Amino acid sequence: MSVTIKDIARIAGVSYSTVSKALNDSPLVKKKTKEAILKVAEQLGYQPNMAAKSLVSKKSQIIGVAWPTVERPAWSTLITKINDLLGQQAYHTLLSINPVDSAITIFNRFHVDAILLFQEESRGRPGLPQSTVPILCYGKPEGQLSAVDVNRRKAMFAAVRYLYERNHRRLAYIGDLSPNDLIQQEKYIGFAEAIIQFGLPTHPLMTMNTAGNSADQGYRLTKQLLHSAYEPTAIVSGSYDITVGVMRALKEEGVIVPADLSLISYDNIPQMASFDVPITAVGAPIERIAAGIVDSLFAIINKTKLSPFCKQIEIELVERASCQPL
Amino acid sequence: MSVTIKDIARIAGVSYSTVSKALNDSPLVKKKTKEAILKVAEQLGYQPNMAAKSLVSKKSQIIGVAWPTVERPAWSTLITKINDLLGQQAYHTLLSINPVDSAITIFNRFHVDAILLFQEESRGRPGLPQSTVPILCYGKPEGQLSAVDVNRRKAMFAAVRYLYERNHRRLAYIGDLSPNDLIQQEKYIGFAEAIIQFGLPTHPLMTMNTAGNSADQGYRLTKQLLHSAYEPTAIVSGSYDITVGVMRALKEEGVIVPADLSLISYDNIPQMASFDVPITAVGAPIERIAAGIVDSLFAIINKTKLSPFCKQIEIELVERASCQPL
DNA sequence: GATAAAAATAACAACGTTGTAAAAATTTGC
DNA sequence: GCAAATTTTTACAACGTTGTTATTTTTATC
Repeated sequence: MSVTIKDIARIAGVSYSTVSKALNDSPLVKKKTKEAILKVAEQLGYQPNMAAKSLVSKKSQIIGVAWPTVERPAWSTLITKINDLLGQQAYHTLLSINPVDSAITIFNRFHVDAILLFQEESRGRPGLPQSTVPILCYGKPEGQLSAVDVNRRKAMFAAVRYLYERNHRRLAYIGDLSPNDLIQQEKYIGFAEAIIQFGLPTHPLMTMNTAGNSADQGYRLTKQLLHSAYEPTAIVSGSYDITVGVMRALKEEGVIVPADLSLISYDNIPQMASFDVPITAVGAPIERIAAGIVDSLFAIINKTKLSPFCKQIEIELVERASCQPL
Repeated sequence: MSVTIKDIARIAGVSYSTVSKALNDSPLVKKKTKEAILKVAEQLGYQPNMAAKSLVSKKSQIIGVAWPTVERPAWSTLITKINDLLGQQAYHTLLSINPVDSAITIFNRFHVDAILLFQEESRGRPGLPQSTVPILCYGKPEGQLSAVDVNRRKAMFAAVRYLYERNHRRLAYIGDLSPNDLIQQEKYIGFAEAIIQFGLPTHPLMTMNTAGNSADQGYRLTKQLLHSAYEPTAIVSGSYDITVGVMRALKEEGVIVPADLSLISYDNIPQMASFDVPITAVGAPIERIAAGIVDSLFAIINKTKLSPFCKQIEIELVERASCQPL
């Protein structure tokens, strides 16, 4: 049986409402009594009962994170960052790895203050369950919900421009083009737009579809590309995982980066620096995404923004050693 | 404002205690009224308020999982399995990625029914915070808490015996021997015990310390081993990740598995089958671990076992293609 | 059709908090 | 040292449920 506010009251010889106030550091209670009460609470190892607390206050200090795909390592670091940032504001995160629908239902039952939805890929039409709790999407916006989004199109555009400005003309794109994954497609659209805008030549083998984000596919397609007739001077890779495969293939084939071939990758994460040749990469840095998400979370909790919004995270190109001018 | 039991009562024209009973399918309410109430609840999109519920019932149907290191992929699948199993019993999991201490504190505040502690490595002395909620450890037992544990020692012993029975005599061990990680050490102890018991010859290069569980180290050390004077006929690898590195090195060096060299790995996971040569592996299958954990969770919730226990998960050796008799 | 027994419903006190209104204790001003 | 003003403390009603007890309605018996 856990110790309650009433136990403290009895021992400290005051009423339980005084204890409540003391515990919340209310100015309505005398400093001396406050200290005495705090000491008793301490000794008894008092832990507030959140159920009771949130029942009356309608606040839980909890952000529910719906994370249907635990097994996606790229998001682990992001969640860790968000958790840290939220912790600084006395908020806690609770993750659910259930399917989105049931996660939302559970979080509603628990009256979390806000829900953060990690959306692997924009799902089809069937809408989300009704939610009293405000929801923020990361990944792809969903219906009328507020969202935080990375401008992937712009990122890839910037990557091509970067290459173009360094006199590269024959480019190749290795990435996921699955028709049901809009997120991946957006990257490719950015690439394609830039190709057109800068008037770069195209080629049948210019874009290679990994149909997924696996290093293995990146590896296989790079080999295929290398043995083909098309000889690009630079490769644009769609993700970190793919880049892992690309680099392995390049190494095996004795292609020197960046002397023989330049490589720029999507995914602005620190791991990009730990390849044999540190990879120049483009994308939104994790810290910035995390900060953007946390800000937006507070926005929807405090209703500072009235209508659904979509916050775009600005991208960044980090120059490392994997590209060189022609 | 969410809809409560009283709203339903008002609309259905009954008292709210009847609604409560109807919602819980109590035999005390007439079938006809029950149906009527259920229909109203449905229409109103009623979601029970867990805070209120758990305040009175002292049950939350929630298992808190303390998972300080999200970034450990091996555990993602395990957690997914546990979540599924628990879901079948109408329990839900909530994960906290905060440090163990604060995770326990939060879960206590929320009165979860039990806490599952994933312990990366046995930490030093400083004990855990006081907890009213029963705690189950996975990984290394901690203090007086109940635990589920895999007999890693036995697993590695079995691996060596398997090799021994197939006439291998010169063995090599590639794994993590970090002094602060008892879990990894236990594996090595099993290996060493078997070496002694079967009277196998030793060699200075017989054990290679990866100091961590990275594929890269496995790769590097395998290369080093291959270029050394010691010529083992079989390698015992300490983990899946290490095996990834070992296999890559072997392939690069043109060593054929199992013709030139046999390989057996710790970690009984499905991925072991997806190498070029499917890997014979030893360890507790994920399903069995998950089932063991869930059983134990119910044991501590229902207090069927009176004192702290330590459930050992039996290991299994899965024969695939990476070993061959000499 | 009145009475007892059984079934269905309603009333209400918990659970551990917070916040508001009322009461008690202390300080101030003269 | 007494009333008024101020500070501090207490009492009590919420919050949304559950479970127990009391009440009402229905059914069965003669």
